[in-house]
This record gives sequence, C-alpha cells and structure tokens, in this order.
Amino acid sequence: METNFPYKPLKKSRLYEEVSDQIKQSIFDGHLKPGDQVPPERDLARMFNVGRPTIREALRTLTVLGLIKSSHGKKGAIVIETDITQYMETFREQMSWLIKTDKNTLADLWEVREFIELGVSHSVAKNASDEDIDDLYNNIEQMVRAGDDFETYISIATDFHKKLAQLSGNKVFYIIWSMIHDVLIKGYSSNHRELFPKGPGKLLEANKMVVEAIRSRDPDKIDRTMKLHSKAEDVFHLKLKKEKKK
Amino acid sequence: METNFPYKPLKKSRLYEEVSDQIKQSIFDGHLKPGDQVPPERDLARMFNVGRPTIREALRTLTVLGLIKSSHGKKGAIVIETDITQYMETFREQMSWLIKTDKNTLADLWEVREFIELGVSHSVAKNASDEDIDDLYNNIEQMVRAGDDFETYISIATDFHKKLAQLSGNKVFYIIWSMIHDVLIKGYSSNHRELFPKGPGKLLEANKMVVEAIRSRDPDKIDRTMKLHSKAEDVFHLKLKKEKKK
DNA sequence: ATATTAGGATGGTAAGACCAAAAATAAAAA
DNA sequence: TTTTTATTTTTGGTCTTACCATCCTAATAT
Repeated sequence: METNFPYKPLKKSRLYEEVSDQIKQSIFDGHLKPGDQVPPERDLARMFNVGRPTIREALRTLTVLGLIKSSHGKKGAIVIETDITQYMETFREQMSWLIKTDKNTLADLWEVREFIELGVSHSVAKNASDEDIDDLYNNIEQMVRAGDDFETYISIATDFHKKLAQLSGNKVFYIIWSMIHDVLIKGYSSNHRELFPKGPGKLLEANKMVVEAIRSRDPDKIDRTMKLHSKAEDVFHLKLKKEKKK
Repeated sequence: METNFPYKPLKKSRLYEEVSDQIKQSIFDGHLKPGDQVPPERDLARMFNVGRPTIREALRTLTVLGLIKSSHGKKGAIVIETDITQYMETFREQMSWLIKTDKNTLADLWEVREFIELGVSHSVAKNASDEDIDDLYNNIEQMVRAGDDFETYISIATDFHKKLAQLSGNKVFYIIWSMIHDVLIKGYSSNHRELFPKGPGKLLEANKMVVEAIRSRDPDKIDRTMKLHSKAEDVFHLKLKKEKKK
C-alpha cells in the first residue's frame, strides 16, 4: 500500500478551489453555521474579486460535498444541517462502483461485516427496548413468509438489518452497516446471485438466533451465536475467498 | 480510445446535473474506463447542446467525486483509476468535520473501533507472517521510548495502527480503521487531550498483549485479550458516554 | 385586512472573448 | 535522416455581459 506524504500543495493554481476552500473553512470554524446563508453569487464574486462562473464552480463542489444547498431564486445557498447519513449515500455509491472492478473487495466486505454485526448486536442488546426487539422478530416472520421469493426476501432483510443498525443508537454503526449491506446486496443481485443457495433457510435460522441472543442481553451468548452465524455465511465467504489471489 | 459518445441533447431543470449524471453513467457501465479521456469541454457542450459553463459545472462535480481529473491544456479530463483510499480521504474529512459539531459521534466511534480492532486482529493473525508481527513489536518498543512525549507517541501509534490494518490484507478494514483512528486522534488532539491520562502506560501494555495474542494465532486468545484492551480504553469511552444524551 | 400583482433580487444558463498551459506541427539545426 | 527548436493549434481556466425563470417583497387593488 502507499506511504502517506503529509505534504500539500502550497498554492492553489485554480481559483474556484481557493474560493471553495475559504468558504469551507468558514463553515469549519463556525463562522457559517448550519442554517446560515452564504451570500449571493454576485456578492461573492465581488468579495473574492472573481467572476461569477468561478463562484458557481466553487459552490458546486460544496454542494456535492453536502455542505450547502442552493435553490433557484432564493436569497442564497444555505449551509446544510449536518447529517452524516447524507455523506454515506455518495460514499456507498462510490463503493459499489469499486466493487464491480475488484471482486476481492467483496470478500473483504464479508469479513468486515462479521465484526460489524457483532458490534451492532452488542450495542442493540445494551440500548434497545423489549418492544424494539419484538419488532425485529416481526421482520423475521415476514422473511419466513417470503419463502423462496428472492426479491421480497431481500427487501425485507434489508429493512431488518437497517432497523437493527438503528436500534444500536450508534450513527457510525448505522453508516458502516448500511453501506456494507447495500453493497453486498447489490453485488449479489448483479453478479453473484447464483451463490445464493436454494432459499434463505439457514440464514433465516441464524438471524432468529441472533435476535434471541440480543434479547437475552447476555454478551457471551451473543458472541457464541455470532460465531455460528458467521459460520453459516461462510458458504458465501469462502467461495469468494477462493477467487482471491495476491 | 473512444470514438462514439452516445450523449444526446436534453432539457431538464438543472442541466449540469443531467450532464454529470449521463457522464457518470457511462463511467459506471464501462463505456468510459479508467485512463480514458472525456471529450474536451467544447465538444461536450456541442454534444449536449448546452453552454460550456454548464459542462464545467458538471465536470466539477465529477472531479469532487474523484471520478475524473482534468488538467490545464491537456486534451480532456481523464477517468481516474479507482483508488479507494481517495474516497476515504474525502469521507474522513467530512467525518472529522461532523465530529466537531456532534460529540456523540466521537463516543460512537470508540464503540465501533473496538470491534473493528477485533476483526483486524483476527485477520492479521490469519494472514500476516512472523516477520511482520515482529515489526509490530518494533513499533511498540518505539512507543515505549517515546515516553511522555505526546506528539511523538501519537505519531508512532498512528503508524502502528495503520501497519496493523495493512497486515490484515483487507482493504475495507484498512479504510474504516484508518478513518476511525485519524478522526479519533484529531478529536483528541484538538478538544479532548485532557482525557489522555498521565502517559500512555496502560494502553501500551494493552497493545503489547494484542500483538502477542496475534502471534499466538489463537482466535480465542485474541477475543479475550481484546476484551481487556477495550476495558482499558473505557477511560475515554465512558467519559464520553457521560456527555451523551438522547 | 386580504388577495393580487408588479418589481427586484437571485440562481440557472448561454455566448463570446481572452489568457496560459500543453500538445501537435512545422521549421531549423545536427 | 534525426534531433532540437519555434510556432501554431487545441484546450482548460477565467471574465464579462446578457437573458430567463423563480422566489421574495412590497405596493396596489379588492
């Protein structure tokens, strides 16, 4: 892998970059708070002493980064309230693109998933109410009813896993977990569907056991159950690892 | 060597968005591969039947997303070779910004870190050579020598943790782990340095034990050691959790 | 007071122009 | 011929001006 050189270019040759950096900076250090409005483009152009196209390109980059949002006719672009889940969307998009060109990463994701799920489960066990956990059971019941219908099953399973991540009350878990799950689902739907064995059978059973372990609120039991769970999923994992070479 | 670009003229609310979407699409579905060059701006303007500023704003968004890179005078922007660590950089940047406005996320990160570290350790135990592990010991020795010098210690520790993630041979682990570690370091350096107790003492000891557990290649031992490790870090974690309110 | 409307401010887009950097080509030197 | 050096062309970076559509505001009419 690469060694990291902490050197950054001293001078920006591109004006729009200089502009966007400065605006970004005033957002970072609090001069512009969420909800505030950035001055109108024409004003900015005067202030920076640059043309309006330059300002617009700068604002465009900030828009992509999810820092501001500008709408037609309105006074000025407003600084977005910080919601991490928005960044996730673009990140996940890139990620899922990467997967298409690098199958190894798909195997890596399975490996990571195992531990994230473990962490999420522990966290849910600590934070979720009994009612919430009942709700999870509900989802599993739906999955059972879905039977061999792949599409429906995936849809409900996605819902289930996202709900699980939410119950952890941990934003970071939610982000990573959602990302991994979405990417994996996408990966299988497009390229690896054949890896999905005849019906969800075993996986469903494993999910059920996980929820039961969570309900028990017993960390050790969760650990043990997870180990079984990941073994059940090794069907996928190993098959992928096989393709891996270095 | 592209010859035919299937872009068609269009009419929509935000033109630059439509343009960037179409180009992004042709990257996604492989019509534009890494290394290929996007047509010059003027050509694109003709193809899409829009003005050049519109094209430029579209290209700007693609640049921010890390999909293309355009340099002055050159024939056309080229499609970037996919390097996941680049996406990470922008993601981490956003993340570290978020932390400043939401201390809870910092606590969340600590929680996630625990399980990622567990996963990384398992992975390293499976994949790393004895020499690599010796190298890790080396880092710890350096940390010991650093003593109470906070800056030096942090620098070496960062190196240590990144090396650890690399040895896992898992790109996704590397990304998430690096991100978490960087953000945490940044968070503590700026706001929470006082949380750092008198010298790294206990943490160092914990790190050493982790490496020893990895060398043993015994999964169970790794699990047990990690549990101790995370307990040692609860100094930080709990103190943060205290500030958390729902 | 309420509804309507007209004007102004502002973002979205176009077109033309200029500079600077890089590439392509022609010219000169070896 | 081959290599080096000018010169032209292409192309990204930027500015200016202009026009339209949309939203906001305030004057006007009801």
